[in-house]
Amino acid sequence: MEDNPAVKTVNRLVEVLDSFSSRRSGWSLTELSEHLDIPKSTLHRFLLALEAHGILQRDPKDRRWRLGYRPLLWGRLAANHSGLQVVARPVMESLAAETGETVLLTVYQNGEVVCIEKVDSPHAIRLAMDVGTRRPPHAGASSKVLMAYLPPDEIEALLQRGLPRLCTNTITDPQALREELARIREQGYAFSMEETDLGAWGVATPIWSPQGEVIAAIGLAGPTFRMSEESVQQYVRLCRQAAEQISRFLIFAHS
Amino acid sequence: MEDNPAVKTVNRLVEVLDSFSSRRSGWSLTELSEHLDIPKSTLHRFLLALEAHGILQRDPKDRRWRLGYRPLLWGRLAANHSGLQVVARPVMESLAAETGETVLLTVYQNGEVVCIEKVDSPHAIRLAMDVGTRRPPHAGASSKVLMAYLPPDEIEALLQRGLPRLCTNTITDPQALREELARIREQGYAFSMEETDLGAWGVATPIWSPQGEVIAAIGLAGPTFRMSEESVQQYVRLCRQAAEQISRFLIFAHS
DNA sequence: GGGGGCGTTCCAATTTTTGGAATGATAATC
DNA sequence: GATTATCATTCCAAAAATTGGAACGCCCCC
Repeated sequence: MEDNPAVKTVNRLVEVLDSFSSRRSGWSLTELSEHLDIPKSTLHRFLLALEAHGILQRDPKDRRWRLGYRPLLWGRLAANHSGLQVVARPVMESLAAETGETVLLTVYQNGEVVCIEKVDSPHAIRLAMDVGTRRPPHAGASSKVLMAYLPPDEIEALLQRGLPRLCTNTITDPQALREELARIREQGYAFSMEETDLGAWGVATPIWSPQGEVIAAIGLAGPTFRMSEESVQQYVRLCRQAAEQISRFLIFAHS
Repeated sequence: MEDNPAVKTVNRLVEVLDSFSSRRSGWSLTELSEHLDIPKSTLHRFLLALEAHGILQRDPKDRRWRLGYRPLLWGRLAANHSGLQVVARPVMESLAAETGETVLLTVYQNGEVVCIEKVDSPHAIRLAMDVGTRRPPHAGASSKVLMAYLPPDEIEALLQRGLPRLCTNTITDPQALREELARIREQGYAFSMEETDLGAWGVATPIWSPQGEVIAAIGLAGPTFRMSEESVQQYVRLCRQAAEQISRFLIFAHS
């Protein structure tokens, strides 16, 4: 997947840890071996190494592998160090309260867009996206915003890679997407309607670092039946305010 | 440190991530290279690999390495999956409220005792221990409790390894510690007074899994001037209640 | 404009990881 | 209680990955 100076073991570690999700908290050796297509002996050795460091642990009850205590420590540290999440959370909460829609915080990572924080809409019918979910960078408001502010050559590389259709309105033509990204940079926000999921819309604005780089996007998304022309404009305004507020906090956060 | 089928890259990963702490959130390549005594070229390649997965990131401002977003995701998942922390937190909070002293949740891991959760005493003068702190298993109430319930051969191995003196009352004689551990198993709790830090005392009780294994310890600790014979007995009772409550919750937690 | 610090790249030597096959352990079935 | 599956664990020669010294490039400061 990478042309980087990949260290295979790190890739493997990520594969293993990423096998755990909110829907899947335990794996037996055999299951995981099949899931990742790694021979059991190899995987077994590897899992023991992870266990020795508390990265994984075996549930004494069913002898399945679970996440250990160490990811907890790392996560807590990371949360303390990255001002972003900490700062963003309260802002996201009030944005969700004001709008009644789901609020998403996303970052661009290596050809993908990852959701790193969310606050759910109180409505039963809402956009539900788990923290950790990855999306291609060309579809959806948050994705497009993040893509729009990448370095030009990286944008071109992504365009070269192809633009698979995910939903009815996914932009699949490179030139159309180039123009859309230019429009986003000009307007300072992105809008999407059924680009990734049927019946869903979204808006998103960039979050700027104190150094003037786009480091994340804050997005608002929901079902189309709760959307109207006016509410979109309103939502864009609120989203932009939230993004600005977060950016401003970041200036104070670090040193 | 291990006789396990160690995978070197995993050891290295843990070394690198453990270099980050609440007191140290950023490292330059050179600093980290010296800190860990790894050649720069090797470390550089490795850090790039971690960056490619979002495990680390470079702060655009000072170009130092920081923890990335991915540990956050892992930490969040681990928190959801391990009933322990989630269940223990409210119990710990009320224990801290009742006693006014710092409450610690610890686990045994590979020859060390690690603090995985804490609730601070409201007093200005209090025992302050960061989550993630490691301690040797022979000194301090929580440590002794966890050691007491290890398999006999593991206890012996730890005794063989030596019992360095950490403070005035550290038990450094193997036979004395054997007897102390037996007493702890009999009484069901551990007490310590200036075994790890001057002016500090602690009590701790084991937390049992539904499978009848000791999986963690809950401890209470503070400055000696706020301690008395009676309060200790009281604290032991409260600690034990808290541990039992947590154990009981655990039965319900998993499936 | 040259010295020093820091980050990055390269590649042959070296070390680690690999994984098929054999062996234990445990649960399920007859 | 013997027999058969299923899953976990160990072993070691072959294969693949990592290593790290050395050289290069960049930027800042004197």
